[in-house]
Amino acid sequence: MPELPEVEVIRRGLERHVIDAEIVDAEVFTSRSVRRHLAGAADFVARVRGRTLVAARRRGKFLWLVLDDDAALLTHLGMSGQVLVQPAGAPDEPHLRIRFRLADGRELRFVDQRTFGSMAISLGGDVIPPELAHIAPDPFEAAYDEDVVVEDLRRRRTNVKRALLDQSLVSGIGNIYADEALWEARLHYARPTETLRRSEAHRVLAATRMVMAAAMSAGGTSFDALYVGVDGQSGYFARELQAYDRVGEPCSRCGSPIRRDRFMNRSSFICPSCQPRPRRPHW
DNA sequence: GCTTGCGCCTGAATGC
DNA sequence: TGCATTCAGGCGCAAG
Repeated sequence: MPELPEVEVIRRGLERHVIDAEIVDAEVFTSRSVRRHLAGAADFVARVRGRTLVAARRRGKFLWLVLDDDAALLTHLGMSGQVLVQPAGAPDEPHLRIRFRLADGRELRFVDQRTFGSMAISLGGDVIPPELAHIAPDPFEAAYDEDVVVEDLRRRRTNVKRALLDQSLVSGIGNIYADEALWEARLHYARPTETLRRSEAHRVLAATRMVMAAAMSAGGTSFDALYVGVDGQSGYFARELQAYDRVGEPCSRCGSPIRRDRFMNRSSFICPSCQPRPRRPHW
């Protein structure tokens, strides 16, 4: 599942492989994959044809390739999106949604099994695209100010995991790294945000940075073929996960078996000893 | 204005 | 065996 570290690995791959490449043509096979491009698939193709890719940028889980006319190819991978750079003649993937033919014969491909991802042309240029105005800076941006996020977090009337997943508070965190950061910070997912001490809020935010930085250097987290880099290689951070997808395995801090709870209609993996459920009204 | 819940989607895994 | 159901979860939007 692509979260910030996986998207960053892909961004770096694109920076290495397709910057300065020219798009000579494109084909959209699934119109849903360009649903965020309101002018439609034909307009999408017309706007990339003949353009050269000049930069690869990212905020949170959003990725964009800046074009030489100052528009940008804005991409979100959703649950299963992949951006691949393939040599000429490589067979089409089963879920190939968009193909970009590059001048040197290679192809940039958007492959997406579940079609939660999408591409669009943003006219925003080489800054933050206007479509991303509601997305907060991620923990690796210069614009990120942890003190501001801590205060915002403590003003919320919700629980800490929902807040971490809210891209308008801090971006880039999905279910996997939320669980990992909460495990690291020894906080229960249902902890009310208004009861967080400043030190606890800083602790969990620092943990998101630490965990995602480690995941980036491992090439991201791959559970299956649904997440790969631009060259099709899997990341190997899954073996370093402490809580996520480790039901029944001993917590590396205390030995208690990791448990899986249903929370917010999704899985939450916790150590029941290190991350005890908060008791109301005080703890 | 802020918080919460649902629908979108496909394929693997599970249930009967 | 085969068909039906459940599950995975990021995002945008509607409802509360």
